[in-house]
Amino acid sequence: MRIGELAKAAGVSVRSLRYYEEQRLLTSTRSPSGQRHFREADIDRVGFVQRLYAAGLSSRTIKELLPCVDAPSEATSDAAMERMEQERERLSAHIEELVRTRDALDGLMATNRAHRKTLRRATAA
Amino acid sequence: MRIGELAKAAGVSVRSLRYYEEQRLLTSTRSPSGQRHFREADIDRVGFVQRLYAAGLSSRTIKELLPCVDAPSEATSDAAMERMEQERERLSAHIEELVRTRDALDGLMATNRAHRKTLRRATAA
DNA sequence: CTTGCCTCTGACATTGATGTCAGGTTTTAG
DNA sequence: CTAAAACCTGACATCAATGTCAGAGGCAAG
Repeated sequence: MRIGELAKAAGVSVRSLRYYEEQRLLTSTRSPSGQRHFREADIDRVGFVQRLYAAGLSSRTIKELLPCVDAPSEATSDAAMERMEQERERLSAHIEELVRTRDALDGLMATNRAHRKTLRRATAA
Repeated sequence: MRIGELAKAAGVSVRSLRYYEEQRLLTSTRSPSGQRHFREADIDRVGFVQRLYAAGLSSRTIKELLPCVDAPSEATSDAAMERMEQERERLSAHIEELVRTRDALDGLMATNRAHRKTLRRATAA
């Protein structure tokens, strides 16, 4: 499949795909004229990459983890395993913080709702 | 308290504090010579701002919400309330996505661990 | 062949929070 | 009084993923 097709299938811009390739997060074969060709499996790969991006991982980190996705049949280096554990930790911490922030927001909303109710009552009176 | 003191207390750079003020997320009184003076309460405020930043809110959005923090006693505009609900939704969606990503990472780690075990057994044999 | 769409490379722009540097004033400590 | 440390403004730099534009070539259909 050509780049435009992959872009549409994965819901990503063509520009981003070229960038991913540049960052070695994605590979393609080239037609004689130089056009990129991708495999079906690349749709999922792009999705995974996007997800990791959304989780705040950098290209550099993602690149370190991708070998584990591509070749889980080979021995995964200790370094990569450690990296994954580490990112998992980071992720958990981040999630926890977001939850706390959401709670804070909830508290804020409750307070404001209460005040609004008070005001309404005062106005009605 | 002066800016350096607040920076240390809140665990933020002096540069950031000046930026927050510029973005109107923080206010200060000025000494005759022009130095900023902050209140104790600003430590918490900076913490809150930082938390919202970490949650992916922009300065612009944070600015919209801060009035609700400062003056919960006044009527909070419908717009601000809606804004909060909206950000809460965004936050929840983000959290969910992160959890799914973490699950994916867990799956990846399990797969790789399994393969490593297999390899170890093969090596031992 | 031509028209239109897709692709190529390469380069520059953007965004947002923050770092950093320069040159100058204020405050504090000795 | 003096030196060090903290502060001021203003400006430019940075990072990372993406957008965007320009100029050129590729490919399918009429």
